[in-house]
Amino acid sequence: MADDSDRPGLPATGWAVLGLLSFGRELSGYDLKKWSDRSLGFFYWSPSFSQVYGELRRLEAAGYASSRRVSEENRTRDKRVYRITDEGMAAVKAWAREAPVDPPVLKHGPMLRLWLGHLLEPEQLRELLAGQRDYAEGLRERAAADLAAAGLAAAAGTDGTDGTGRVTHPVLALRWAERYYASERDLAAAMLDDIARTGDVPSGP
Amino acid sequence: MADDSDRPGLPATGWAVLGLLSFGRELSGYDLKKWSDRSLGFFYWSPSFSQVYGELRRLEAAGYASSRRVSEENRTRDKRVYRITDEGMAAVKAWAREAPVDPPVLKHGPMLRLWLGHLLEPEQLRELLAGQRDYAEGLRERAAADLAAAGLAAAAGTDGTDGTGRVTHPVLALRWAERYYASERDLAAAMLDDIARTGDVPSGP
DNA sequence: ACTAACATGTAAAGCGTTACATGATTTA
DNA sequence: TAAATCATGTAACGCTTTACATGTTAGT
Repeated sequence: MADDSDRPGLPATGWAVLGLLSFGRELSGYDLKKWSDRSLGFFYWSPSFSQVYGELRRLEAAGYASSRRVSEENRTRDKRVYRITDEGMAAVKAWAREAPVDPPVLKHGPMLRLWLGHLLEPEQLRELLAGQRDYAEGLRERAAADLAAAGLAAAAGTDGTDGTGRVTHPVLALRWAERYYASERDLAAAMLDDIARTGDVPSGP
Repeated sequence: MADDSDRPGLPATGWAVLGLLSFGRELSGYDLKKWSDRSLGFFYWSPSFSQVYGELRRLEAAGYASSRRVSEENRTRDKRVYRITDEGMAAVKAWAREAPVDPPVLKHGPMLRLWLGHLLEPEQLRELLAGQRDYAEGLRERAAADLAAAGLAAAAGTDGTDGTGRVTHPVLALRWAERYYASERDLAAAMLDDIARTGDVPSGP
C-alpha cells in the first residue's frame, strides 16, 4: 500500500472540486462551477468562479489534475479543461476514507432574525417565515425535478445509474436534498403556526 | 425618524454579537462566547473567542457598545464587560428590519462524503450515516434539555418568558432547533434504510 | 448593431481560524 | 504544588468574496 503522508493537503473546497473531477469527466472551470451549483449546492456551499479557477490551478500544481487547452470547432477562443490524474484519484480516495468528517455547519439567516424577533414587528416575522417557507419549497422542487430527470435518464440508460438499474450516490444525495428542503419548508410553516397560535410573542427582551 | 445611512455596517458576526447584547445584559467576551455556543450555535455557527473579542472592540469603536472594567470581589484581576448603547440598539434594530435576510448556508460534511460514496467502502458509508444520525440526536437532546430548562424557569418566573406565560423568541428558536435536529437524525436514518434496501450502490462513478 | 450572457481570469480586501502568549484561579 | 480551567488577548495565515478586466458568442 502506498504511503500517502507526503501528499499535499487541501482546503475543503479543494477536495470538493477534486471530488467533482473524480467522476471522470473532463471539464472547464466554468462547467465545474455550474455543475457544483446544481449538485454540491444542495448540501454544501458552492464556491465562487474565481475560487474554482484558483483551486484548479492548485490541483494541477499538486499533480492531482491535468489540463489542456481545447479549441472547439466554430469557436476561435480556446478553453482550458481539466481531468483528474491517477495521483489525484488516489489522493481524493485516501481523503474520503481517512480524513475526519467535519460536522455540518449551518448559518441560518432567517433563524438568526427570528431569534432576534424582539427587534421586529410581528408582521415582519410572519413575512420572514413565509419567505423562508417558499424559499425551501423552491429548492425542494429543484431537487425533485433533478431527481425526476435522473430517473428518466436511468430509464433511457443515459445517466443517473450505472446501467444496472441501481442508483448512484449523487442520486441518493438528491433524494436527501428533496427530503431536507421539504423539512425546512415544514419547519418554517410550523413556526408560523406557533406564532399564530400562541398569540404575539413579547416584543421586549 | 432618524437617518441611519451613516451608521457603520458590520459583518454578519458583528450583528450576531450585537444581537446577543441586545437582550440587555452586561457581559464579558468570555461569557458572550459561551452563551453564543448554547444559543446561536444551534442554527448559526459560533465565532471563535478571538473573533468575539475583536468584534466587541469594533462594536465599541462604532459606538454600538460600551465597556468597563469590573473588579469582582475576591478576585484580583479585572474583567471587561460590555453593554449595548442606545445607538447600538437603534443600529441592530434597523439592521434586523431593513437588511436583506441572507439565505441559509449549509456545509454538510457527511453529505459531501456520501455524494462521493463511490470512493468509499459500503461499510464506511454506513458508519458515516450512523455517526451523523447519532450526532444529530445528541444536538436534539441538548436543545430539548434547554427547552425543558426554559419551561421550568418559566414556571418559576425566572427566565424564558416575559413573565406573562408567553414564550420569548429564543425559546421559539430552541423549539425550531429541536425539530430541525430530529429531522436531521431521521434523514440520516432514512439514508441508512435506502442503502440497505436497494442493495449496494455501485462503487464506480 | 447592440445587448445580454458566456467564459476566464487577476487583484485587493476582509473575514475567520489556529496557534501562541500570559497570567489568575480553582481543583486535585 | 501541580494541573486544569478561566480569561483575555495578539499575530500570522489562508480561505473566500467582491470588484474589476477582457474578450466571445448569441439573441433581437
